Amino acid sequence: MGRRKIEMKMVKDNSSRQVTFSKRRTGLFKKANELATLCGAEVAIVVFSPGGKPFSFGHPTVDSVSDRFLNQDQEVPNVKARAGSSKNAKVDRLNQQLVDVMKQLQAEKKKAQSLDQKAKKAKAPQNCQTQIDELSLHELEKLKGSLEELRENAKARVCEMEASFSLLLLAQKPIQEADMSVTKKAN
Amino acid sequence: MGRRKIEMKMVKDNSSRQVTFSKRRTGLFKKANELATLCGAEVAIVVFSPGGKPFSFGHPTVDSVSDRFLNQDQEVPNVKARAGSSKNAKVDRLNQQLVDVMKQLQAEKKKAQSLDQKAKKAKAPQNCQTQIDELSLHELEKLKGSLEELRENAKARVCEMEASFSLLLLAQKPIQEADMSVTKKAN
DNA sequence: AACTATTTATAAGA
DNA sequence: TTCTTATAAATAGTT
Repeated sequence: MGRRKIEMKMVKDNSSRQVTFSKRRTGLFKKANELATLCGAEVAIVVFSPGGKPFSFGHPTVDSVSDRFLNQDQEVPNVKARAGSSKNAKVDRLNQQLVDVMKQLQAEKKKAQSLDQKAKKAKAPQNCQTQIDELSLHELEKLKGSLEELRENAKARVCEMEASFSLLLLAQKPIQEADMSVTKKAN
Repeated sequence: MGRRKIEMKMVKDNSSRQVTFSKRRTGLFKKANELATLCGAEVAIVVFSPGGKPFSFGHPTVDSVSDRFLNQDQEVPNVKARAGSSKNAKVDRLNQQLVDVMKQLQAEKKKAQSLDQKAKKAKAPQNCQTQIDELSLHELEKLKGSLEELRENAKARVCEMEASFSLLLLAQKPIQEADMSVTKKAN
């Protein structure tokens, strides 16, 4: 899809391969997001770049999807296996928190986009000088409003995220303990 | 991408949604395969259709990729010890990531504030109509630039956070994963 | 990081 | 479901 059709073989040039990876990974994640959005499907993707760097996409999260996948039709075979699934209510809580925060981020994303659109509209009235007075002022006002709104949002979000992170960090230590206990149970 | 452009919202009609899912899942897997082939990347995808049916794609294999993802820097002394230590390394990395992200959020905070100040300044030159042309336009340009920059930042941040979250979740998950693998290997 | 010429993906329709 | 076709999107090569 581009200036030329390419062979479906490993790109030799190291630099080009990295560029191709970068572009296509973005495209893949976008497609995945569209699939999830349009169809209400759950999607999880994990990718390792040629350099070995990990990337992931998940809707609602990589975790929830892989969890569902792994536990698909696996109903309490025995106590040990159960130790894993019944495990921590902590993880469940955290998952819920994460999903919530991600929703907020999505909302923020949309707002950022609409702000950008406003900015683009605002740039338009450059041509007709006679209208500049009113138009630019008008746009200026709108922009100011948007910015103030954004500022408020950002503040609120930062606070929420800080809270979430604190909880997460706190929750992580207990998890290690939980892991130990699970290991023990697995014995 | 077809006869008409469609809104990025859940397809209402059940039948259409199923068709869309089918087509797009195929497309997504094809893209994933191309990414793996062209770049030598490892890719794993898990998808649940709106009807709850699971589909997966993996190169070389879903298992191998998710394994690598879950045990990112693991050596394999013995399976049980592995679960705990891999987690420690991950938690450290994740904590670092979280700190980084929080720094970004702080930076964002400052930017939002400065943007707000700019907006206020931009509002000032309402009095002198002769200067409005240039001033307002000038401010408009600056604002637009700021907004675009902000938008990019927001995007990037969202991506990073999503990645962090995914990793975080995975770091928690190995509890289960490791447990599973132990069970399997033990058999 | 942006920009186009092209190739692909795909929404509708059959 | 599978095929066709008009269009929207993705992206290879380039700057």
